[in-house]
Amino acid sequence: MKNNNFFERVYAVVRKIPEGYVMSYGQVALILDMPRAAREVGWALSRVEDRDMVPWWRVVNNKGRVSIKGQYSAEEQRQLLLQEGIKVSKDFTFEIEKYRFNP
DNA sequence: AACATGACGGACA
DNA sequence: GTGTCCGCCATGT
Repeated sequence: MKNNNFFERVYAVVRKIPEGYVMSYGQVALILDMPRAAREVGWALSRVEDRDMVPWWRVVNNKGRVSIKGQYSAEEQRQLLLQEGIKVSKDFTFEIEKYRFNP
């Protein structure tokens, strides 16, 4: 299956995350049969063009923390998660095990 | 081809 | 819980 880009596969998985839940980059990578490619998932999400088509904000690191670098985007993600009922602290951390989506 | 980068994860102190 | 290190792997230069 090499027709689809790595991006497309990542987006396909991310789009399945229901509102109010999150997945770690590692989880997404695992579903793509690339258990060690978590970093690439983050890389792919950072290049999402249709930001309204892919719920990129529902993907966080495995520690339960918003790991976007840019302060602006990080705060944006925090707000989006808050809107879905996920209580993200001001330091961008939250109880991931309480919201983790397990397919 | 080689080297650097990155929205990471896991192991360890 | 926090910080540092090292391993992964697609891309970009």
